[in-house]
Amino acid sequence: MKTPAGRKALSHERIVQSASRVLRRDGFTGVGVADVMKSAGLTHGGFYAHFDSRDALLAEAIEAASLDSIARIEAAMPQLQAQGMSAFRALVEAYLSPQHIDDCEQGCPMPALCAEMPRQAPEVRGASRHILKRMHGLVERTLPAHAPPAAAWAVVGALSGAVQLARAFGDTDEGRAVLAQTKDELLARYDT
Amino acid sequence: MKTPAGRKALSHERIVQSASRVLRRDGFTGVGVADVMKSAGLTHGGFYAHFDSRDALLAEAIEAASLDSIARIEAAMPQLQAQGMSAFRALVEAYLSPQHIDDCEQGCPMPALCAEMPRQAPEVRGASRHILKRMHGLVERTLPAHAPPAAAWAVVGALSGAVQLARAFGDTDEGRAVLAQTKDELLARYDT
DNA sequence: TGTACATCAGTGAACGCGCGTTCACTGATGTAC
DNA sequence: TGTACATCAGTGAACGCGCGTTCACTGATGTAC
Repeated sequence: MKTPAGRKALSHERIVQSASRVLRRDGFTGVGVADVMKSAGLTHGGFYAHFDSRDALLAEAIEAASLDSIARIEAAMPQLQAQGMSAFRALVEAYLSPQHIDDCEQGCPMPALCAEMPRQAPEVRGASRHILKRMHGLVERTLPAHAPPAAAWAVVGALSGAVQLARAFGDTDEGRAVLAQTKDELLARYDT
Repeated sequence: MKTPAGRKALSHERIVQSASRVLRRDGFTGVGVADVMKSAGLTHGGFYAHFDSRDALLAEAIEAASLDSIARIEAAMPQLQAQGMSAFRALVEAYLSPQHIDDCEQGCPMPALCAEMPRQAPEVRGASRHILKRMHGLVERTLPAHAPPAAAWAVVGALSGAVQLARAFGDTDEGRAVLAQTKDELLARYDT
């Protein structure tokens, strides 16, 4: 053994991180074993020393993407709150920001993946549901106290749907309208 | 020529209808030339007498799916309105109904496809945007007069996102919660 | 300390398979005279 | 009306390609004595 976090563990981590980026940009279908290995600086032959199957990689990768994304959002919120926003407004502004629309590789895997989830292997589908539940938890913790406690899933769906629509329209009037209108409506209903 | 709507035109129509069902169930990636031809009762070799490319089929198929879906929703609404619902409530109930979650082959292509749209060829992406605009128009026409006129995109995103989440969770507590909470919140805000 | 051996991570060629696409051909239908 | 020909829709074999997966091998690192 080289180090406690040995050479193999470091490679493994690079593969998973690389896959978690491709996953968020191109969906489950877009993740190819050879491409991911190449962008981790390895050749495809070594893949099965790290994972039982492509699905096993997908399961690890979405878990990594999920943790990464939640951490990024929670890291962005305090800055916005320091400008006087409520926690809920900070969440909405962060999630529906132009950066989050453009930089899907580092964004939330939910809008990128949820349409494909029903078609995935049980292993992958199970891991995928974690991001949905984590986003639900985040919204639930962030919703103002006076908001209906059972509104969290509606907000999660609205956020995910709006990000997808904005990405589908790209940099157009419709794309901007989707973001602006969704922000306005969510804040009008829940942010006092 | 056999008839005005000749044999070839009938085959073409069968191919497009078959593709429009697969498209809504399995996404753009799930549409295979050979499979679609087979389920239209033909062999794959004849495909390119009907379409220039697979993308040309996708463009026609999503247009067909879009028209079919809007027509189905508009056909379902009067029955619900006859039970005393407002037009808006009828739309929400139809879109978030268990049938629409389960029967995705005949459902709205928006939740099935919008995450994949940014990765499609321009031809396909252009045709795909039609369903988004048609849904926006339907919501706009249906929103109560007192609702904010610029709320339609927020509603479209919420509907699409909720359908995806419900399908991702399947027949579970979370799946049911997504539908119930989204209905409740949309109606609470816009249906008086 | 040095040498021999074992282990380990990664390489690169090869596999079977399914895909989108092409093409020479067939058989049925319609047209010309 | 009948025969010969042209057109048309569809067939099925074949193509190149990229995919997930396997495997014999290499070269470096760590261990035993």
